[in-house]
Order: sequence, then structure tokens, then C-alpha cells
Amino acid sequence: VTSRKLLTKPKILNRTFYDRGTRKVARELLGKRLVHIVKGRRISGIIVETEAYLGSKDRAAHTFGGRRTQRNEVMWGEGGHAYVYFIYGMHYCINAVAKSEGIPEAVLIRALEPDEGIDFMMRARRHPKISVTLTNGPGKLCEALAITREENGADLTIDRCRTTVSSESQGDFNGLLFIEDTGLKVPAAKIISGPRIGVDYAEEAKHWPLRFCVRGNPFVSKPWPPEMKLKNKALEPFRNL
DNA sequence: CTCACGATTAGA
DNA sequence: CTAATCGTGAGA
Repeated sequence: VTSRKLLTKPKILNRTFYDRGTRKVARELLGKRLVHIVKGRRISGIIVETEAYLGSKDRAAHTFGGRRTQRNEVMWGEGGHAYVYFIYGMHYCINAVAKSEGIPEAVLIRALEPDEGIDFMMRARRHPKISVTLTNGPGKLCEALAITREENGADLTIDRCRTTVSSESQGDFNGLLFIEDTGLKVPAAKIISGPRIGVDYAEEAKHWPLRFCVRGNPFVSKPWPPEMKLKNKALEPFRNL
């Protein structure tokens, strides 16, 4: 896998991007690049699957019914921070918090197409060779990018730099975890939505179409019927965007 | 303090 | 299909 030529310099998303409707954020995160700097090295992937979680009214959300606990505290804060939680005694999942302070909504990042640092990912996941299984699930992508509880609450945006340095230069940005716009847009026709994964207990919310995927992308965690027979031919980077 | 269970994954 | 594995949150 090699990287493509970029038309424009990547731009780290700002707070404004996240402080909008959560479904819109979920949809627009597709095609953006999640980057974790590990020992000075960029480990990254293009987001190809997300799920929106709609706070108090959403039975599938950790904040359903206004629950506010130590674990979900960052969901209650301002948008643009990482909400990382530990699940099933062994996996981490990362969300980008949406909306503004006091509105506990977030977008779960469910799958990435590996971009930079693939050798690192293979080591992290103890995989002998390149495979879609590196990042085709929320727990897997966290392991691949070395995202753990340490990253919970991290500011994913460029904004804190802009407040002190009013320049466009991102060279002095010292965040370790962020999401950037590569300049590529996933066309609406390439986005498919459907019910979320693993929320069968959520009664009415179980059927809400809050899961978004890049149509046909081989890294999507669980393909829809039409995409079901896609091969793991994959790893022609971004071929589906 | 107890205890059922989860926004998952790998493997039989 | 089930085991793995433990933090979390609701309730006693």
C-alpha cells in the first residue's frame, strides 16, 4: 500500500467540524484520516465506517437517559475530543465527540483503511502479513493505532494552537492524535447507511440507520448483503473512494 | 459490596 | 457457535 498524491495539504479538523449534527459528523468523517503519532511516527488510516450515538434519547448510547458517569464524562464535554472506552475486558473503542458541551453525542469509528505505518500496525496486531483484519473493526483499529485509555479525552482538533498562534502553520501542532481532511471527498452516492452493529438490546433504537460506510470498501467491518462477496483483494489504497 | 453484562474478537 | 476477560454501573 502506497499513499496517493494529495491535491492539497492535509488540514486538521477544527472544533466547528464536530459541533454540528452528529449524523452529519458521522457521515462526513468518512474519507478523513485518523492519525496517531507514535514515537514521532505517523500511524494512520482513512475512516471508512462510522456510527452515530445520539445521547439521552438513544438507548444504544452510553449516555442514554442522561447517564453521566466517570466513564462517559468526555461525551458530555465539547466536541472534537476522543472518547475512548474499554469493552469486553479486552478491547478499546474510539469515538469523536460531537456537538457542544452538555450534549452527550459521539461518533464511533468502526473501520479504517490503513494508510501510514502499516508495518507498525502489523506488529501491533501480530499479523504476519497485510490483511483487512488489521483495521476492519473498532477494537482492531485501536490496537493497530495503539489507542488506549491514555487517549481518552484527547483534543483531536487544531483549535488550541490557533487560539495562541494565529497562523495557518500546523508545524507546531503537538497533538498526538487528530483527524485530518485529506482533500478527498466521499461522494454521497458512495455512502450507505443501516442499523448499527451490536446494539440488539437497544429496542426502538436498534433499527435506527446510524451506521455509515463507504460503499464496497473492503475494510468495512461487516458488509451489507450487496457487498457481501467482496474479496479481500483490497489494499489498493483508496480504490473505492 | 455484589454481580450481570457489554458500541468485540478470534477461533472451533 | 462460544470463550476470553474485566471495567462499569445499577442496585442492595
